[in-house]
This record gives sequence, C-alpha cells and structure tokens, in this order.
Amino acid sequence: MENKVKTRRTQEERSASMRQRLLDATIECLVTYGYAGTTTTKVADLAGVTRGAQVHHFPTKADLVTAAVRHLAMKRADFAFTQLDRLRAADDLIGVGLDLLWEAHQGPIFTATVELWVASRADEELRRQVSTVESLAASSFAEFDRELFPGFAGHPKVRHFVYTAMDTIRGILLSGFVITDADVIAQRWRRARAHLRQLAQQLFDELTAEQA
Amino acid sequence: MENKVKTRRTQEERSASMRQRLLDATIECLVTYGYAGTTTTKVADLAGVTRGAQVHHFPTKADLVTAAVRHLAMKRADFAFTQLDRLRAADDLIGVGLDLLWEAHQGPIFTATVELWVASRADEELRRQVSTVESLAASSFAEFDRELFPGFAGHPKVRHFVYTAMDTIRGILLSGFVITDADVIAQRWRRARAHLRQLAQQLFDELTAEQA
DNA sequence: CCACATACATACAGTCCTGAATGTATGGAC
DNA sequence: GTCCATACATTCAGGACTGTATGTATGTGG
Repeated sequence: MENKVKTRRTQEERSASMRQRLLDATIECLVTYGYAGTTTTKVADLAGVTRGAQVHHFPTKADLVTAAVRHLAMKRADFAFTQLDRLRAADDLIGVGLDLLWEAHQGPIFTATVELWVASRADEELRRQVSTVESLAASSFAEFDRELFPGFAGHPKVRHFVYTAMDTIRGILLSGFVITDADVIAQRWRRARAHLRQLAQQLFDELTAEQA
Repeated sequence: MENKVKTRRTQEERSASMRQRLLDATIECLVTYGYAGTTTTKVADLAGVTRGAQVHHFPTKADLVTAAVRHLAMKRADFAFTQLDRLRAADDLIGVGLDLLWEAHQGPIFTATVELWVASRADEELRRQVSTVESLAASSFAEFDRELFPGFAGHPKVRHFVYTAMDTIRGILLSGFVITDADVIAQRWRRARAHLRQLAQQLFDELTAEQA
C-alpha cells in the first residue's frame, strides 16, 4: 500500500502547502478580526500550527502580510479570469457585465482587500506593497472592459465607464461594512445598476454612431 | 486686571474643553495612525494631557471611541449644513451640488469616518454605535437632495440618485487610500462627475416631463 | 472657610504581541 | 545508513496597551 495514512511528501510540497495554509489563515483573520485584530498568533492558531512554523516561513509580520497581499491579488485575478468566460458567453453583455463586476466584489476576498487598503493608508511600508500589487490587479480588470464592448476594446471612454462602475460598487460595499442588512445593500445595488446600465447603453450607442 | 494668566474656569468649562480636546485628538489619531494605531496613550499624548485625565472622562477605550463617533458625526452634519447655503445660492444646481457632495467627503473628517466604518465591521459593539449614529448623519444628507432639485423634494428617484452619487464618490475615495497621487484621484472624479451629471440631467428632464 | 465633588497626575498590574533563541523531527544527497 | 538542510515546536525576553488604584489640585455649595 503506498496510500499510507501519513503520506511521504517532499520538502517543497510541505513548504508550499504550509505557506498556503498560513496565507489563507491570514486572509481569514483579516475577514474575521479586521486588520487591527490580525496577529501572528491568531494566524498560526487558525492555520492549526505553532508560531514556530509561521515564523519559519515568514520571519516578520510584515513578511506575512506582504505575502498575503500578493496571495490575495492572485486570488482576485483568478476569480476575474474565470468570470471572463461567463461574460463571453452572455447575450446581454452590459447587464451580465455589471453583475459580474458586482459579484467579483462579493465575498471574503474583497473584504480582506479593503482591510488592507484602509490599513495601508497609515502604513507607508504596507502601502508600497499594496500599491505595486494593485497595479497588476488593475490590469486583470482591464481585460474586463476589453470584453464588455467588443469592437471598442481599450477605448478610453469604455475604460472610464468601468472605473466609475467599480467605484460605485465599492462605495456601496463600504456602506455594507456598517449596514449589515443585506437587503438594503442589494437594493442600493439595484438602483445603482439601473443608473450604470443607462450610462452604458448610451455610451454604446454613442460609440456605434461615432464609428459609422 | 481680571485677565490673569491663569483664568479661573468653572468645572463645567474645564470638563467640556477637555472632552473636546480628547475627542479631537482621537480623530487626529485615527487619521494619522489609523484605527489599529489609535491607542488611549497616543490620544492622551496628542491632547497634551496625561492618561489619567483621559481615563477620568472616558473610563474605557470603547467609551472614548464611541464618543468620538458621535463627535465626528456632528462635525459632518455641521459641515453639510454650511454647504447647503452655498448650494442654495448656486445657479448650476446639479454641477455645484455634485461638487459639494465631493468636497463634503474630502479632508480628515471623512478619512476618520472610513476608519471607523471599516473597524466596525469586525467589532460588534462599535458597529452598533456607528450604525445608530449613521442613521442620524444620513438624514442630514437627506437635506441635500431636498435642495438639489427644488420642486421634486424627497422624490425617491432623486434620493436614489444622490445615493448612487455618494457611493461613487466613496469608492473613489477608497481608491485614494492606496493611490496617493491626488491628480489620479481628481481625474477619476472628473470622469465620474461627467457620468453623474449626465444621469442627473436626464433625471431632471424626466421629472419635469412627468409633472407636465 | 470648610467639606466635598470633580478634575487631573502618577504608579503599577495583567495581558497580549512580536521576535529571537534553542531544541527536535523529517526529507534529501551521497 | 550518515550527514546536513529544511521544516516545525517550545520557551522566553522585551515592549506596548488597557484598566485600576491611589494621590494631589482645583472648583463649589453651605
């Protein structure tokens, strides 16, 4: 039987999976306790390992958080990427596109991201890290507007519209940090979505006319 | 000379001014160090008093922060109120209205507010405080849409538009936590402002037509 | 002017967090 | 199988923060 209970793993495997667990635990910690409540102790606890293991892979807290920032950015990019396929298959591009943008900002991933954004304001070192990573994440969203209005790929006006849409979504989500009633937030989004849709439709018409 | 160096003050005066100083210091601390870095020690330091004085007026940290939340909400309401006069005097209501809404979200007051919003997500007690105070603050902004389209005061569609506008603004500001380049943010606002203006104009036309 | 309340200061105890030091186990090269 | 590197565990020292206890000064009513 080579399928023993204790599988023999290579050092690299152990290392990688441990780092993964620690980073996931860091995200979880950010979501559960906020940045202020995210300590190396709690992270190790959540990951189910001792602080020794944690310290071995990420010597300082800054190392841990920095790595978590990158880890999180990759998760966001991954998620955006999977959604692109759904977008390509949609018939109502604008409507589906807006909804996908909304969904991309749901869940723990974005929550953790906001915690880092806000924390980075008062922490120069953290801000540098977040800033550089954010540039990369932004480019993954750039794919989005390339798909949204095929034929007008990369058109500045389309890009600006996507920015406005994202900003609106994030503003609503920020309110959601205080307003726990999901219905209220959903309502807010439905209204905003109507507004954005109206803008998108007009933009589409405008671009089409321009092209003719 | 009754204008001595050491003016004799009543207890109530001393108490009130001290509380004021402590609360202002708390706001300053939030802005400078973020919520995570806001400690009773630093607040007392910034206020230029000992921790004993601080503790006398606000026995626990929760008491201090809670009071700061209210203090901040009042400052926001005050500010919104002063802007209403400017709005009433404007000829280009929509344009000026949008700019005022933007300006209302500049400066340390809003920064501190966001710190509290985000922190409140993971802190049940704090969230309750922020939540109740926020309802009051919201009503001061409700004044805003009453002035924005005179004649359509309190119309749901107007209110929803103001919400969307505020959410967009806050989303941009959130980006500003990471992006320190003020020009980039200003640019983002100019684009979004154009979008919002377009919506507002159409809404105005629609309501006017409805009324006729 | 005296007794008391309130405002503020100083000192300390308990907790939590970070990082370092040191010890043990496991995997890989030879 | 031996030796070394890497993975992980345990323990401790130093620092920061909160809250409490106790002392001093400054007003305030009788």
